[in-house]
Amino acid sequence: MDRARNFIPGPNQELLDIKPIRSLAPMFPAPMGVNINQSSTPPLVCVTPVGQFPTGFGGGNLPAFGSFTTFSVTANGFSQAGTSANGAIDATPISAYKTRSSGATALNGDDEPYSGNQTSASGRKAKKRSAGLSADGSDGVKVKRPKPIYKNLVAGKELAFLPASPNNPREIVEAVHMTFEALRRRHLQMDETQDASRRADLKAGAIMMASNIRANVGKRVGTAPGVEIGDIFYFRMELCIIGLHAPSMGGIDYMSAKFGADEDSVAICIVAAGGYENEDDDTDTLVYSGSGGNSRNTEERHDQKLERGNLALERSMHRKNEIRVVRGFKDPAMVAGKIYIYDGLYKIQESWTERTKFGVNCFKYRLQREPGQRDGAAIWKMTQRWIQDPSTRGRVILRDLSSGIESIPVCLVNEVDHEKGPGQFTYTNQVKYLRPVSSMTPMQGCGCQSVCLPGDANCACGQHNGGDLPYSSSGVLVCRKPIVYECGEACHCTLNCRNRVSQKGIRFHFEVFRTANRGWGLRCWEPIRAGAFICEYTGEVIDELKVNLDDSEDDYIFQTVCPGEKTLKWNFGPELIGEQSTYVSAEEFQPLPIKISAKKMGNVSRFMNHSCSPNVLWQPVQYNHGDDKHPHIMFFALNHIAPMTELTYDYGVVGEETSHRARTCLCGSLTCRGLF
DNA sequence: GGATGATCAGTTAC
DNA sequence: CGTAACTGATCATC
Repeated sequence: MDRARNFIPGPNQELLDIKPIRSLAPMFPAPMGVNINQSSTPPLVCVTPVGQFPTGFGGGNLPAFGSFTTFSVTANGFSQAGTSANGAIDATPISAYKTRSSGATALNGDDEPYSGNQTSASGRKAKKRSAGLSADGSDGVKVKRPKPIYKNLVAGKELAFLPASPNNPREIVEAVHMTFEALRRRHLQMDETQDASRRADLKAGAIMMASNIRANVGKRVGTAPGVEIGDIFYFRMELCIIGLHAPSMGGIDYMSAKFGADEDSVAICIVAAGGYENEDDDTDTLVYSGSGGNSRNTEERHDQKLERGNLALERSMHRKNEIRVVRGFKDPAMVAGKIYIYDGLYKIQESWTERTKFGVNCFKYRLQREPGQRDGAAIWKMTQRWIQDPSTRGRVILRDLSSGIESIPVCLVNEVDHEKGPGQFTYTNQVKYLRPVSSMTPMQGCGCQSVCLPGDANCACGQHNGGDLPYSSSGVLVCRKPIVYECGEACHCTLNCRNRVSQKGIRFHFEVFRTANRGWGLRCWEPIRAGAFICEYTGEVIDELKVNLDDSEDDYIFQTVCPGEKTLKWNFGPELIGEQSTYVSAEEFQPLPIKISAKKMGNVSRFMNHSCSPNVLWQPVQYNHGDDKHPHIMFFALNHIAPMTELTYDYGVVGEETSHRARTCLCGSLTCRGLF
């Protein structure tokens, strides 16, 4: 029920009484920040406007979204134990509050059960940070390209991508995460164009840090609000900016905490990614190796010492505090890639030392997963088994709903009731146009040999897409745009060209499953990266000619109705690095005439339900004809999607015209519009 | 030719 | 301020 319970230690343990650091006047002009309160109380979320802006930002002319009012929200509806409701707090980044005297952390009279007690003297650092955004324009942070990013921050646009009223931690974490990804994809695109160093993760991370666009700033024991078990990540920097695990490389995150009069160093989060010799056979226990012993720069190995993270783990074993665990696995989808899964809270049961094969001593800690938590890494293990051998998937009604039409079988399962399957329809992986494709305007192609390369000024397809190829080398959509032009038959490049993504069809193990209250739904065994292609909306193009009463009976029509903000704001990376906005507001949004019905025929996408907080977006794509009014409708992942998470997209905002067809929304999201 | 290892540049927070 | 650290991309090697 309450978060505070997470902090209640074992029977022998004193109550923790560290005071939160807040209600202090900011020492420095703080950069804009989103800050989930670091204490254990219900998350108080504030967005603080920047004290100073770079020159040139007049008061007028700000975009309509993202006004610069200070607001702070006291979260309602969150249960709270043992603490009185808090007033609004100032959301100046925690780093700005750090003081040299540890006593300063106890200034507050509240009875917070637990919070950070960072006594290290790093006010200096905070100052430096702020300088990055200050009016003098001196960039205190080194991010190489594009050069003066922070000068170009546009006031309104900084806030623009954030939720309109960020009063729930999940929304903030998602927004921060999404922004990081948008930045990372864009930086990767630029890096690939210039054949530069490919650490887009670090570049995106540095910008997020410098602009203080992050969640859960300030360390805390227990859950990180807004981060849910099963959430997946592809880079350590992601864990960093959402406040799940602060060290960018280190495996052990720890902090100093007060226990009555004592002060102790305790571990708060570990990343178990197989860096040391761990055997993780089952998903409820974990043997974690202590840190150190193998220097990165020298060959020499030495015994591990009981200091830093190791000491914190040792103390945590005695304090019996909960420790967040992130498990890292090799991502089969990438050559050299990892996937990180947040697996919830664990406690250390025992520790010992072991002699490694190099003959040095190493600490070992056995952690036990706290009972009663939903599955995290266990789902990953399960679905990986299914992918290797689909016959191990139980509760199957039909092995392949596509009858072999898709290269990967589409499973039909029901674990809820006794429905035997969806109504009759014909499975097709193609769109049936009113006119045959051959009679449509042909698309012009490029003359690239072999494959199209980013940055090639001679590539007609690159030009067609506005200069950059729309996908990164790993096949991920970088940015949402009116139309994406893939290479097609008219092009000289081969099928290996990176600009052929959605035309190659699905690449995931889909599962059509029975939902609790929304009929059939769609989900997937694989984890899906933000920007990855998911599927096309196939069916019959019915167009405006057939707008009639008969439509209201058709639940399977796709139209390019304006989606909600989450979808519209997917692109907001560019703004942060001073590039031109690609944002299209709901007012500016122009629907396309195309209308596809999947009632009689369709593919997996006809089972995708609506959500006001979707994880999938649609994107028009062209490749086999030149009729831009009737493009293919392709779906891409809006954020990283954990295995077995239902795939949903935003069916669009109800307009007057379509209101007679509006339905009550059951998406259950906190930002639900109620109808769709 | 796909897995594996060595190398290197790079970040955060202590 | 130097430095440790369960990174991540690339290139050589088997």
